[in-house]
Amino acid sequence: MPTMQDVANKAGVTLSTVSHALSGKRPISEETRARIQQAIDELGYHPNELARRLANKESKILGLFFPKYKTGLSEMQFEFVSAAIDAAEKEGYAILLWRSPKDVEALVNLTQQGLVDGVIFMEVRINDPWMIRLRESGFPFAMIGRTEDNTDIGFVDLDHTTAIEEAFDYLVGMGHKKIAYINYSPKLVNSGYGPAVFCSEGYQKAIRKYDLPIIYGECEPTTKDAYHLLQKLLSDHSDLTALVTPNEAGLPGLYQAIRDDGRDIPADFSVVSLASPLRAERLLPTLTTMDFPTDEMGKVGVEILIKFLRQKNMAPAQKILKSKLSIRQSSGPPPVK
Amino acid sequence: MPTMQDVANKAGVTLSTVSHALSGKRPISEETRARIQQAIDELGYHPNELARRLANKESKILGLFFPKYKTGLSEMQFEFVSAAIDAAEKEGYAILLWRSPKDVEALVNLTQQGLVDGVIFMEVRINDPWMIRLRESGFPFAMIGRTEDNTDIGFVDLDHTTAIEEAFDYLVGMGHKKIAYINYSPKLVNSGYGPAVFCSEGYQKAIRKYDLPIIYGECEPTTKDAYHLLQKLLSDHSDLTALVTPNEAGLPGLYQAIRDDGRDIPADFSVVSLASPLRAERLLPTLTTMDFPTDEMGKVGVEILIKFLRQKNMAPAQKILKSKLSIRQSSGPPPVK
DNA sequence: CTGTTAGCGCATTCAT
DNA sequence: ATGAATGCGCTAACAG
Repeated sequence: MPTMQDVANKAGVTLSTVSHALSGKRPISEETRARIQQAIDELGYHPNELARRLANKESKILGLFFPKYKTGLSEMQFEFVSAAIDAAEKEGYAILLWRSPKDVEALVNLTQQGLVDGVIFMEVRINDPWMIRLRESGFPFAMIGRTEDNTDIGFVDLDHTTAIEEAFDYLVGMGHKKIAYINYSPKLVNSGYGPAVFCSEGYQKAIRKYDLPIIYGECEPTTKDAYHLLQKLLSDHSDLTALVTPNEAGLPGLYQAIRDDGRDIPADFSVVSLASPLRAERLLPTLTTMDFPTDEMGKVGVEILIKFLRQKNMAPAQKILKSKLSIRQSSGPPPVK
Repeated sequence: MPTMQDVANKAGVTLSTVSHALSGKRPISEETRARIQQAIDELGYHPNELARRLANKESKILGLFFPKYKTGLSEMQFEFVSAAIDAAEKEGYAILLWRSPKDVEALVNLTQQGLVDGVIFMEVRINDPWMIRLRESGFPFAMIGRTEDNTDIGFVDLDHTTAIEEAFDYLVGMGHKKIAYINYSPKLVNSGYGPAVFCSEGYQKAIRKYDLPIIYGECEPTTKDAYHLLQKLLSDHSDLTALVTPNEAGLPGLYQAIRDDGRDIPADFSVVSLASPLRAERLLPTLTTMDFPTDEMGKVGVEILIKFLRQKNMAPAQKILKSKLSIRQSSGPPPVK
């Protein structure tokens, strides 16, 4: 690998001239610039990024903690990551993948290595001591999601509460009276998983607003669990005509339970889920959703972090995105008896 | 951020002593080692990884080109990535995500930056000029998948041919006579997408071996396309009792077409797909698969690359994994007429 | 067992 | 417009 010094020698100039020619940070005569360029071409020179970043005291790398693959939860995170790469690349950053470390101190150590300029978190819980500790350390980071106290922490999240509420608005508006709500798994609900908490609030609001009967269940992100849960709800409430869920992982099971109960979607039963549009199109009938803007969230999360990196004096941005209703084939008015 | 020099000063020793104490590359007396450790603790010192890697002439980072999210193709790649992270981390490497560059030269440039020690590719085509060019450049890389001429290129791939053949072995063994084969999309087939090519070979072998009628279709990785394709095949061949496909993205559509044709899975119709077990469990009825060992492939791909990095004189390893049959609820004997 | 010194490859502040 | 010199933070060969 040729170095900058090699280029300088070949072009008959000094190291610093080459450096400045490359960065454009000071005027270089056309003639020497040409000689330098020629030397670069002939040698096939490429700046060593490790050295450049060391000298710059900036790695231009963002760390991202990649959750273990667990059925259900992860498809959306895949979309986050995908969008995050694009957004980062646009700003000259790359994304480095890490597994979540064992404990908080290991996390802090990772950040102190100087390998990444900032980190991004997904899957944060409403009460997440890790985030508190990291804020305390002063290391720049941003969350896709949010905690209870987000003081001085940049994040992008979805307004889950309103999303669920609007799903009910829609179904009630269509004339549905008995609507089930299928939440995330007990484990997620109890651990304070943000979306589970906020979605539940939306459900509470809706049942109060419309004085709806509580037809509620929590289910694992598996087809089987979803199937059995809805089967039970359907047998307990034969007048059920619709359901709302943020737990998209169970959807195939929910669909199947409805069919096996002899009902047709959407003629006899309507389904509305909080989900990524990509997922919605892959089901049959296509799923009516409160859109989960995964692309936007991944993108904005990275942008918030990078903006903060550029002007550390400013407080990091915090954005709560709205979900919008996308009507597809899985929903319609309730059946007329 | 305290530096190694700060630690040395505080401990009353030289920089090099601290360095060696940390690396353990030469004996240090217990006493000074203790003083150094104390200084480290008091200062909260962490080695700067950028500097360390520059001096070592090794970034300990692996680049991975992350495909744009396209419905269907990507769920498995998500599992590749997940497994790759674990395997890399175990060997002290991290994974850096990049989008595929515009052209081959941009790719070569990226590798010459010294930011990554090697790169991993997914989604390689059977005839991929990029891989040829990269081999030519001498930069270390490995493929998850393979091309036509893999001389001196490390890779891990699946024996797709045998997988499809064995799917037919299984169904024929159960007594099925009319079996449809649903391939990847025309675009993938025609572009020489490895899995499409090798799976087709398996299909050819099977129809010859068992003298089966050709009931064949190519379909986009979408629910709708799969639905319409199978609907047509079912109306053209009312005696169809089973299907084999490597194109798991269309599965929900295939299931639906079968149901809408008034058939039950597996009583009236059997389905076998080449797919990741994770995906298989999420369908209902659970899917009989020729297992796609995504975890193993992601892991082995990284291991092959790292092993090569360690001993560059050896030729890189090349592994073709076998798929194994996992019988689940979607398949059984053909209906008795 | 410890210290001295010279890199790793590039950025940048002084000079001229 | 160009050059010389110093530093980024760490490793490692050489010396004692």
